[in-house]
Amino acid sequence: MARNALPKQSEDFPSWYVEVVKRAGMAEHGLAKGTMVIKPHGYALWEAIQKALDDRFKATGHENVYFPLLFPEKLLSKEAEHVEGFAPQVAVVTHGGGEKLEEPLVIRPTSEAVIWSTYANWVQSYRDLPLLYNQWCNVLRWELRTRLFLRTSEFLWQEGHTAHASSPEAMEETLRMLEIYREVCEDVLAMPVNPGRKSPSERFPGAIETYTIEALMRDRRALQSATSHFLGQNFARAYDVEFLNRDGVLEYAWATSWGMSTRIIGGLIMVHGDDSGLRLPPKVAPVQVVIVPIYRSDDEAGAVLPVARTLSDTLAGDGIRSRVDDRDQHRPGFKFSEWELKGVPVRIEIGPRDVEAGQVVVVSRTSGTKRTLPAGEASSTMTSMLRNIQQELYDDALSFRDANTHDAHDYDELRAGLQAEGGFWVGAWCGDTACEQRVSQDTKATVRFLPLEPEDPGAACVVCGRPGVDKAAWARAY
RNA sequence: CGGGGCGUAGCGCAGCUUGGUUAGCGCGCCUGCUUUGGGAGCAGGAGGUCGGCGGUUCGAAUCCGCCCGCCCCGACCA
Repeated sequence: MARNALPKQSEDFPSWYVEVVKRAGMAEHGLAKGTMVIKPHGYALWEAIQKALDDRFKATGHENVYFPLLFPEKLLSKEAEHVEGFAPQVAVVTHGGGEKLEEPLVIRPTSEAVIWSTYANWVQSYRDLPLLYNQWCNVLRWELRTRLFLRTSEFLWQEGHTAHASSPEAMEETLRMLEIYREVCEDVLAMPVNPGRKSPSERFPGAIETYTIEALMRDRRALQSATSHFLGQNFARAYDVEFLNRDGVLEYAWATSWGMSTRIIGGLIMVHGDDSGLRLPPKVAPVQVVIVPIYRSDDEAGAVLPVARTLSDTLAGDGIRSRVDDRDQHRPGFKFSEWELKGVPVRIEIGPRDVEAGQVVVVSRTSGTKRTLPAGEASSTMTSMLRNIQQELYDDALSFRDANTHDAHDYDELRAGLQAEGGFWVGAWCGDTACEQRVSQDTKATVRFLPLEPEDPGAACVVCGRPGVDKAAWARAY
């Protein structure tokens, strides 16, 4: 029966995650500690995510650029909070060409420093603004504890870095990009997310305000899925990016930066996956429909395979990514399990009986039930079926998120809820870091986000009882 | 950096306490036959510097020392 079954999510979620990532062919560990080899099935997902984001970046006027992996160490230290925030995680190159370098180079943990140093040369006038640039690249942050996709020393991401002539314009950009992240997560990845601001202690080092979208995993832990930062004039001041405004007055440029990383793949796995493995949203699934031919003899293979291949071609003509699994070394049952593990949204089975009867058997990854369709309708049915699966995944995740989002009215409720149930717990907060730290120490949960439009923020702080200034959503996080 | 554990075939492990033939098992891999609608069976086969260096010994996967690497828990983090 179920040989090589995965660990059950309900019994051992961390093991389930590791096993799914490995067995589904997503990724494995690299040779150096904390590094990751992204395998074809994982990289194809990343490519789909890249495309969804990049199309939207372009549509909102951004262009792609590339800045160097290495830059002089002293650049980092120009922005005080920035260097303090990243110093423990930066890798430094001290030798090259067999000799000690006179000036050490850092491997980028993020590119504000090198980019703003360069922007200084690009900006003289308000006519040079805005600069709306993005780059796709890798970054390196020394990590103590790593998990595939969720936290590795090296990871892939995009980082947008924009410069503006005014504060409102930069703020508008910050929120525009947050909205794009929300849209990609919800509409493309079928992942419901909560947009919000970060508390000061969770802010990006050097930012005035950090915005986030937070998703809830199926083990009721939160995942920061993307961030967008309003950097004010901090980086312009540190890297000397000044321009003459319309009034002929020198002014520092206003900045934003925003990023989403391969971490989102870990989120995708943990939001949708079930005990059989991955469940991929059709919009990003590298294979949307897998066709498994079934036959015993060479004669039957001769009858079945051409039908399978013709159907695959027809689907391709309709813009559907399909694949015939004609591997001879595995029997159908093995293939069913494997493609379920890999999260393919739809499986079509075609055997001798089906060819005879002019039909196919269709199975959805979300419902798992088998349906028999006339062969001629298979292609026309697929588009709506994939759309339904996309919607079902979103609806499932949304109802799970909502069922695990609670109001906390006092500290006992907050603490007990975070410890016993998990999920998001929302309550008024006075804004004092001391209250924030107390919750973290008691429950290991952190403020994940401050809702953009809080209801009744003036209620008593759930920790200390003083008047609140914000609402905070707490959760244990990855 | 503190605490715990591990390194033996591609993967997962046994063997080590009490040194002694050609170092084993499961999965996977290769070949053949039978199979194929929910993770196939049988037969044959390939695959190892036992993490590294040094020591003890007639003899070391096994005992001793040093080193390297990895994993888990904690302090930092997208």
